[in-house]
Amino acid sequence: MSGQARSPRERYREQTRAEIKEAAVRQLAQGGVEGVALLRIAKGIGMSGPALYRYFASRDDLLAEMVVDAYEGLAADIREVDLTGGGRTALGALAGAFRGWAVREPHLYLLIQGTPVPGFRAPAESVLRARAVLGPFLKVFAEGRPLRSMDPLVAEFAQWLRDDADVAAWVGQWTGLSAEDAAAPVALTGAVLAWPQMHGSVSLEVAGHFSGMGHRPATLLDTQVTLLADAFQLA
Amino acid sequence: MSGQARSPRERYREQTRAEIKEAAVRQLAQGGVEGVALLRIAKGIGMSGPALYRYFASRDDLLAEMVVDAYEGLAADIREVDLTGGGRTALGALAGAFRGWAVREPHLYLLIQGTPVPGFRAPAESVLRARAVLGPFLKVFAEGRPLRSMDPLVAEFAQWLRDDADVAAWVGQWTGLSAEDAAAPVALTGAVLAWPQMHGSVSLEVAGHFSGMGHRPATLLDTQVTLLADAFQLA
DNA sequence: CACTTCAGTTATACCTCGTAACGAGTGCGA
DNA sequence: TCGCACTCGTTACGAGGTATAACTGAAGTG
Repeated sequence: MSGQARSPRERYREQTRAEIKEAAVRQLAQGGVEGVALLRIAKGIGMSGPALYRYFASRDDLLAEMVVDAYEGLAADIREVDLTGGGRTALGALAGAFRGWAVREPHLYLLIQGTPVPGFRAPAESVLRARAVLGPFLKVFAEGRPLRSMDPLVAEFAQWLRDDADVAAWVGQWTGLSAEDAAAPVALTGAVLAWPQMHGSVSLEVAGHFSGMGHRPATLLDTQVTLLADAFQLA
Repeated sequence: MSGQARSPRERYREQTRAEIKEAAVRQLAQGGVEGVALLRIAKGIGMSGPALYRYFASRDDLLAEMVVDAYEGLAADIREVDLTGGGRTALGALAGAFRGWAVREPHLYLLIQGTPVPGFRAPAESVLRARAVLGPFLKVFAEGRPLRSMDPLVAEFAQWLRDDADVAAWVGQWTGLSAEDAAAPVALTGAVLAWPQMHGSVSLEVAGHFSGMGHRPATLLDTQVTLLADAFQLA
């Protein structure tokens, strides 16, 4: 995926960077974002503090890369879902993969979808990765026939599709639809709506807000997804 | 609201505590949770560092109290919503109040619903406050007649209602229903389902994940609420 | 009026990020 | 093959954070 190592130095550098990120993820898992400390990481690897600054400009830099990696991991899981058959079955499978990844890597999910760091930054790369996650949803919702109550939202997204060529290209890439196609805004609406729908229950579950409540989080997510499928009359 | 100040010392103490929390909220607003530093707060008030430890056992302690206060503020806004008429109108008003508070105090919303701090704690008091927020939703959904697709979730909440007397009491307090009443689990399901439904779009909006997207967050929330109202066939 | 209690101070220990200045090894071109 | 440059990693340091300890002064209490 990344460019092949040109020099042995490059190779070593890349390997060390990976090792650092690995240790950072491990620390993230126990201690949250606040627990990710360069000094601790260095000690774990066997290096002394400031050495890490040869590999990452700052702690925020490291975290930013971890965000991108996490998005990539989630997108990879989503990408592997089998969409043949389409309809609500495919949607359920996508949502299940989404939640599955989040439950398996709760700290990573909180890192990318949780509270933004202090002076929150929106690295363009993250937006691209987020779109990679939602892409497969576009495919599913392209076949949707939304209820009347969806009209206002569909209208807004149709407008966006007209104004933003990047988004139009993104939708086209996953559905083959052009921006003028009537199904394009429908696909976009469905995919974007699926996001808060899933995030709602998954983030509360992962953050532990459901602890002590007498329901299975998976049932809750399934129910939310069903609402969505109904609204788009998916097969 | 709090007990009357017995001695002038008590009065002064209470006042100082409030002043500290005020400054903390101000710092939270600009700089996020990480920006809340006792030293900075002390400097702002005109005290010197360790003095604050007379009023709060630790930084986490201060944050915990801020969480409780924030829940109380949100609950107060929700409590003021006019529910006469009921049905989807009332539900929409509740959701609007929920989002209104979050948008007005984004840092506070992220504080209470965002990523839990390092070794996340679940103070019992927070649970009570969260229930105060969802209480009015119970009232609205008590009139609901859920679609068949809601059955699995309703069944799980019915079980919870049977197992947990506290929850049964909470539902009873807001609806007048007993745990055996068929409408009780329905009300509970609706209210609890409304939570992730609203949290999904509101948290993404507040965290800035919708920036650059061509839709009005309010429309998105309205759409999600409509899905929910449909599922419970609210009037 | 003496005595206790509490607010607030400075000093200190420890941890974090991040920079600076310095040594040591590697790899590359002449 | 030799030497230079580049990069890696080290220690030293400063700023800023949490939290404790020990001390001072002033308020409230009998």
